[in-house]
Amino acid sequence: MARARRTTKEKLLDAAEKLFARKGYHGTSLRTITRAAGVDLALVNYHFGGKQPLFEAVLERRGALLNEERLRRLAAVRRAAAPAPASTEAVVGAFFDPILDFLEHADRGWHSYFSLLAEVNNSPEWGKRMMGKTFNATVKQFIEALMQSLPEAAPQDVYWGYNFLTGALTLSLAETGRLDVLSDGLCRSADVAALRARLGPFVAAGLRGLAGR
Amino acid sequence: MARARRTTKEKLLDAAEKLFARKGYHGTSLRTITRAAGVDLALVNYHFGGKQPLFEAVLERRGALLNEERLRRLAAVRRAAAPAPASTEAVVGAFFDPILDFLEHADRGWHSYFSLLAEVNNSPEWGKRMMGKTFNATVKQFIEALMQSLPEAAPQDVYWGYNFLTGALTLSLAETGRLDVLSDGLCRSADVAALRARLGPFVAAGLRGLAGR
DNA sequence: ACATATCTTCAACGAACGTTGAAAGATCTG
DNA sequence: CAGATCTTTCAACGTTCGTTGAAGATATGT
Repeated sequence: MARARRTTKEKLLDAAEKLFARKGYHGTSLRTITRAAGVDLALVNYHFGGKQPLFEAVLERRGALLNEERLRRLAAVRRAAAPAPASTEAVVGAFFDPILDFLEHADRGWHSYFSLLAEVNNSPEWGKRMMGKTFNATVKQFIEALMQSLPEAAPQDVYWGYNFLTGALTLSLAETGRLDVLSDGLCRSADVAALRARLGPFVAAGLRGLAGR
Repeated sequence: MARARRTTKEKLLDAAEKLFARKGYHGTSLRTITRAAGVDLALVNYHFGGKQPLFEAVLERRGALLNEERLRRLAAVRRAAAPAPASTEAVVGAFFDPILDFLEHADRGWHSYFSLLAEVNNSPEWGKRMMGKTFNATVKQFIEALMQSLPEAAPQDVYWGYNFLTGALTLSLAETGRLDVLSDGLCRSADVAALRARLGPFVAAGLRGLAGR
C-alpha cells in the first residue's frame, strides 16, 4: 500500500488489464471490468471515451515504463563496451532483463500486462497496429544494436532473428500453463528464475547460429 | 476444384477457420460465420451443437492431419539415423517442415489455421486445454526425441527449449505483418522460404546453446 | 411411391452488449 | 460561502448475441 489511494482511472486500468489478459478484448465486457473495479459502468466512457481507448490505455501505461527501462539498459551495455559494439548477449539481456525484473520484484499487475502483451503480439487484429504504436521506436534501436553485435549477419537474418526472439519471449510470458502440463510439473511457467537462466542463452546462440549460417 | 461439392459442415468449418483466425473466438459471431459460409444460422447448432464445439472442430480438423504428418517424418528421420538417435536438426525439421510444406503447397486454409493456432497457443483462455487436447501426445514424442539428440542436456532445458521453439514458430505463423513494418518491407511475414531457411538453424543452435550452458 | 431419416428454413426468445444524456454529488476557485 | 468545474450515479437506448423449436424441404431405403 504505497500509494495513498487509487484513482478511478487506475482502478479501471488495473481491472481491465487483468481481465483483458484472461479473456482478450472481445471476451471481456465493460460491465465485468467496472464490477471488478468497483466503479460505475458509465465512468469508462467518461474517463477514456470508450472500450477501445481503454484497451489502448492499458497497453500504453506499462509499455512506456518498459521502453524507458529497456533503453536505459541498452545505453548502459553500450557504454560498458564502448568503443566496441555491445555483445549479442548484452543486447538481448537489455531487452529481456527489464521484463524479468518487473516480474520478480514489482507488483502483480506486470504479470497480467505481459500475458496480455503475448496475446496482442500474436494476434492479427492487434499485432501490427497496437504493438507498433507503442514499441516500434524502441525495438528498432535494439535491432540496430543486434546488427552491430553481429556484423557478419545479413540484415534479413537479424530481422527474422528478432521475430523468433520475441516469439520465444512472448509465449513464455503468456502464462498458459502449457509447459507445466507437458513436463508433468517438472517445469513451471511462472518460474522467472528458470526462464531467466535459459532465454538469454537460447536466443543468443540462435542468433549466432543464424548469422553463421 | 478437386472436390465435387463442399458439404455444409465443410463450408462452416472453412468460414469459421478464416474468421476465428482474424478476430478470435469472442470477436467472431455465428451470424458472421454463417453469412460468409452462405448457410442458415441455425445449422451451426444442428451440425456442431454450438459455437464452442464448432471452434474445437476447427482446431481438430487440421490438427489431426498435422500430427500424422509430423509423426511420419519423425519416424523417417529416426529410421535414417538408426541405431544412433536422430540429430537435433533432423528432429526440429520433422516438427517444422510439415507446417512449411502445407503453407507452400496446400490450400489457403492452412494459412488461416496456423494463424489461429498462433493465437490459441498464446492465449491463457485456450492455450492449455485446447492445445493440449490436440497436440500433447505428438509433442511429447518430439520432446523425447530432442532429449535423445541432446544427451548432455537436462530435461528442464529441453522443456524450456521446446517452449522457446514453439513460441518462435507460432509468432512467425501469426501473420501479423509486424515483421514487414519493422524491416520497412525488407522481410515479409508471408515469405515461407525465408522462414524455412532461418527457423531451423536458429532453433537448433539455440537448443545446443541451452544444452551446453 | 411411400415412409423414414436427414437436413434446412424461419421466426423468435431472453440476455448481454457498448454507449448516452440528464441529474446528483463532490471538489476546486475566487 | 457561492459559483464553476469535475466526477459519479442512474436509467435507458438500440443492437447484437447464442440458442431454440416447429415447420418445411430433401434425400434415403424398401
